This record gives sequence, structure tokens and C-alpha cells, in this order.
Amino acid sequence: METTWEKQLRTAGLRVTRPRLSVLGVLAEHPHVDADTIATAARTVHPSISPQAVYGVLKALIGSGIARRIEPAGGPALYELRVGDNHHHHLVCRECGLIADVDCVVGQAPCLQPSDAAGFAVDEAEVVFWGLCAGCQVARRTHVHGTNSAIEEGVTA
Amino acid sequence: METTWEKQLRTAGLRVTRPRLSVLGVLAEHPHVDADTIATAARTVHPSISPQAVYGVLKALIGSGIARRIEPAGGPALYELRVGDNHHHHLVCRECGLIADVDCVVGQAPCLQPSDAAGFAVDEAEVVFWGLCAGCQVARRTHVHGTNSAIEEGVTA
DNA sequence: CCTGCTTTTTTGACTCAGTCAAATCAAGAG
DNA sequence: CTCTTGATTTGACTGAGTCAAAAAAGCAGG
Repeated sequence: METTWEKQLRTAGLRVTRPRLSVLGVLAEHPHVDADTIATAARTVHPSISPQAVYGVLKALIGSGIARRIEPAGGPALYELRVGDNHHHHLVCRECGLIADVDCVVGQAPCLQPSDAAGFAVDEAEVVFWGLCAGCQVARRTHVHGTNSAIEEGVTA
Repeated sequence: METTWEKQLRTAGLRVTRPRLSVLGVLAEHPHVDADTIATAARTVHPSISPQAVYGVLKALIGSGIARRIEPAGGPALYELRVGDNHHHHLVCRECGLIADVDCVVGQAPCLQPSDAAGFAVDEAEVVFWGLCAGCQVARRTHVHGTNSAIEEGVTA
């Protein structure tokens, strides 16, 4: 497994270093993490890693397409490994920040091409679905006695 | 025109104040502005307005649905007036940050509902189209002599 | 196995966007 | 006009991330 990462790094023309391997290890275990969590987790494997090194590693990984950066509104940036070419989108929980992956909707849904592109040369469509994760729906029904009609009426796009 | 804003504020249960009216004025003139630009522009009308007042006003406007906040990756948050109910999405230029509105794709495109919602109760789908605006396409062709094949091959969603 | 060049990492200062809390001030109800 | 409540100002502070110089480590050639 570790050999795979080494190969990936070398293929990308990057040197194989301890900080890089430990960051890759963290990314492989946690699907969507912020830089600070990566630093903390990586420190269990490589105690001397500095926060800036994490940013540096992530920048290198992103630059060579090994990792991807997503920036949900209202929170720090999150990083994920890009395994293969499976481009996907994200479901974000408004309450707890939990993120789930959703398969790319293009294919069944070529409608993502904007109808009027206003002269733009569009090269990527980014979709974020906002809502409540299963756990937070339960928590809300338990503690609050209001309705959650707004949530369940459907999607506003 | 100003009376309209006063009415909107009062309807929302908000007091009509000079900072609020000047921020509304700026928002009406500029479709997508960041907080700092709003502060600078508002100062031409109301010189003593503080940056924090701008944040306060925006928070109030957003809380009552008069304005909307968007947070494109890699830049400060932008604010726009929400006229009527026309929910729309955004085209963002990778080069210059220019933003254009795109009509909501739901209606012709009910496919925005994720196929597998992983137990989430989804209440909003947010779409951002990334690319190059017309101006930056011209600028790039003029100054760089490489290809821009990646850009024009189509949308990756 | 060394040597030396180059890329990474470390260290530490710094920026930018935004928040928080206490004190002052103004809107507008009565 | 006065009083109460809500809004703004002032000023300190946080969190996320960048930048640059110095130290350290990777790895290619001998």
C-alpha cells in the first residue's frame, strides 16, 4: 500500500518524504479533513511535522492531481484523495459539517451545462447539496419540538 | 426607489438607518461585492460607516432574506441583493474573479436531486460553474501561445 | 558509499477576512 | 419629548492561510 503512494509521488515527479507519506496516510483514512486535523493526525506518525509543511505537502499533492481541495462555505478548506478519475460532488450537513460523496450527476444529467453561459468558457461545474445528515435529523426531532417542514419540502436549486 | 428599501427594511422588522440604506445602495449598483468594497463604496455616501457596521448590516439583511451571501472558493465572501424569488447560480471566472448570474437550472433540470442522498435531508443545491470570462479568454489568446484545449473540451461535472 | 545539487521542510513573521464584547448612539413608540 | 430597544462604533482578537529565508533531507552521478 505504501508502495502505491511512493509510486504515485514519483510518477508525479515529487520526492518521497516522510511528511508526504504521513499526510497521504491521513487522507487515506479520513475522507474529508481540514489542514489542522491532518497536521494533528499526521503527528502521531511523524511527530515533528509542522503546520506549514502540511500546507506545502497539500499544495504539491493538489498540483499533481493526487488530492483535491474543497471549500464549503462557512468553514475551513477540506482535502480528499482523488482516487482514479471518479469526479464526484458533496452533500454537506448544515448542523455538524459531515460530508458525504455523491456520484457525479453528469451522464444521467447533462443539464449541468448552463443554458446561458454569458460568454464564459466553462470547464467545471461544482455542485454542493446542503441539508441535514441522518444523525442530525434524529437529534433535531428529539430535542426541538417545532416542525422541520422547510427541510423536507424538497430541493431549492 | 429609496422608499422601496425603507419598506423592505420595515417589513422585515428592521429599523431604517443610514448605514443600512447606504449598503443597500451599493448592493443595488454592484451585483456581487465583497464586504470591503461595500464599506469603501458606502463611505462615499456615509463617510463614518465602520467595517464592522457593514458586517452587521449584511448579517441583518441576510437574516431577513433581503440579501444573499455567496462564498466562492479562494476568495472573500460576496453579497448580492435577492430581488424577488429568482434563485440563481453563478459563473465564476478563474482568472479575474468576475461573476455572472445563471438562471436556476431546476425546472428544465430536476436532476439536481442527488441520486443517492445517503440519508441526508437535502434542502438546497448550490451550483458554481468555473471557467474563463469572455475578456480573459481574449487576454489569454493574446499573451500566451499555448493551447487552451482543456478549457474548450467541455464541462467536467 | 560519498558528494553535491535541488527540492522540502522548518521556523517565524505576517496578512486578510471575519467575529466578539462593551460602550455609545440613534429610531421610533408612546 | 423621553425612554427603551436595537444599531453602530471602537478596539481587541481569532483562525486559516501565505511568504520568505535558513536548515535539512532526497536522490542522481561518480
